[in-house]
Amino acid sequence: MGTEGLRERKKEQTRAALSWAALRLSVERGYRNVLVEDIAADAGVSPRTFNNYFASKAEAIVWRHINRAKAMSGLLRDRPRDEPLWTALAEASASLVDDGGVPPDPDWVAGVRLMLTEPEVLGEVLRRTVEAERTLAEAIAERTGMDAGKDLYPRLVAAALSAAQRVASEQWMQEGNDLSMAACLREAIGQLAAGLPEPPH
Amino acid sequence: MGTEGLRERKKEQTRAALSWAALRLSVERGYRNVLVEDIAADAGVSPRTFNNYFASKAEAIVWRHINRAKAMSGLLRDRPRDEPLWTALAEASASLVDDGGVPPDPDWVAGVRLMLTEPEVLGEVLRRTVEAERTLAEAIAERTGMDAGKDLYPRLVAAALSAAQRVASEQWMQEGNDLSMAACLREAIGQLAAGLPEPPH
DNA sequence: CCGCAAAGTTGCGGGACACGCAAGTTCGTG
DNA sequence: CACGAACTTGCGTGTCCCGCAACTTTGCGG
Repeated sequence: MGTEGLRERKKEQTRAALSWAALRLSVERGYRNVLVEDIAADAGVSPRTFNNYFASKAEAIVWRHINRAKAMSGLLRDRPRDEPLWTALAEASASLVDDGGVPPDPDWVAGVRLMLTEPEVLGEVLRRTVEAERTLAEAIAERTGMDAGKDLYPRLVAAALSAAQRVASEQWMQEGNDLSMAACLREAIGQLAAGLPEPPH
Repeated sequence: MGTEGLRERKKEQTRAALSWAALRLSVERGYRNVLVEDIAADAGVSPRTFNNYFASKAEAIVWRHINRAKAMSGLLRDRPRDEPLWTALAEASASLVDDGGVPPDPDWVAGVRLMLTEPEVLGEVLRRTVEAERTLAEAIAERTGMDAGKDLYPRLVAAALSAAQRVASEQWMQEGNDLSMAACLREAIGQLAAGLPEPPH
C-alpha cells in the first residue's frame, strides 16, 4: 500500500480536490462569487467537511502554491555544497517553475493572477509565505553555518528571496513580457545578489 | 479652519479613535477576544459605523502602521538627491522609528508584536504593505530615472526594503536584543545593499 | 438667522463564514 | 468478522460585513 495507508491517501485526495475546485471556480466566476458550498459540492463533500480541511476559502486556494514554496528548502539542500548560495537559491527557485520551454499552463497563470489580484487571497498567500520562510531560513542557516533562531542573515535572505519571487511573478504577468517565469526569477534574484546597485543615470 | 473643514477633521478623529481602540483592546485581551461591538463602544460610535470606516477588525488595527509606511515615499523624496539610493532608503526608514534614544513606547511594541503574531493581522499588514510598495516604487523610479510601471528595479527595491523592514522588526523584538529599532533597520538594509554576501565559514 | 441639500450615523436584516458538538458512517486491524 | 478509531455530516451558534432606508448633523447661501 501507499504512504500511510488508504485512509491517508484518500484524505490527501479530498484535500487536493477541494483546493483544486476552489481555485478553478474562483478563476471562472471570480473569488467573491464562489461559496464554500459550491466548492464542497464540486469536490463531492459536504460544506461542513470543507472546513475540516481548510479554515477558509483563501487557504484552500493557496494550498497548492504554498506546498510548492515549502519545497524550496529541500531543493536548496539538494544543490551542490560548493555552489555559491545565491546561485543555489536562484536555480532552486527556477527549477520550481521550469517547464523546459513548454508554454505555461493557462490555468496556472490564472491562479497566479488570482493570488496577486484578489486582496483576501493575496493576504493569505503572503502570510503563509512568511511562515514557509522559517523553514527556508533553517536550510540557509544550515548551509552557511549559522543559527536561524539568532542570526539575522538567514531570515533576511529568505525574506528577500520571497520578495524577489513575488516581484518576478508580477513582472512576468505583465502585458508585453516575453520572458519565461524562470528567466524573470533569475533576473530578479541576480539583481538582489548584486546588491540592487543603483544604475547610473 | 483646519484641513478641509470641521467635517473632515471629525471623521479623521473617529477613524483614529477606532483604530486606537482596536489596537488597545486587542493587546489587552487578545485579538480573538475582541468584538467589533467592543471597539465601536470604546470609540463611542455604533457597531454599524465601525464598518463605515474599516472593512475589518484587522484593517482598523493596521491602519496607523500603514499610514507610517506610506510616509516612506515622501521621506525618500526629502533626502538629498546626491545621496546614494540605499543610504537614503536606510535613513528614511530609520527616521520613521527613531526615538532619539528614548526607550520605545511599550504600547507600540505590543502593537508590533501583535502584527507579527496574530495571523489575521499579519495577513492584513503584509497585504497593505505590498500596496504601499507601489507608491514607494514610484518614488524610487523617480529618483533613478526609471519607470515603475515597466522596469523591474524600482519594485524589486521596494519589495526588498519591505522584507528587510519586517525581518528587522522581528530581530528587534527578539529576546536578548539590545539594539534599537533604527539600528536593526540600518543593519538589515545595509546587508541588503551589500548583496547579502555569504559569509565565509 | 434660517432652511435646505449634502454628508454622516444608526438600526435592521440578510448572506456568508467558521467552528463546536454529537450523531452516523466507513475503514482497517486484530 | 467484529470492534475501535477515524472520518463525515447536519445542526446550531456566534461573528462578521454590508446594503438599505430612515434619521440626524453640518455648513452654506440667501
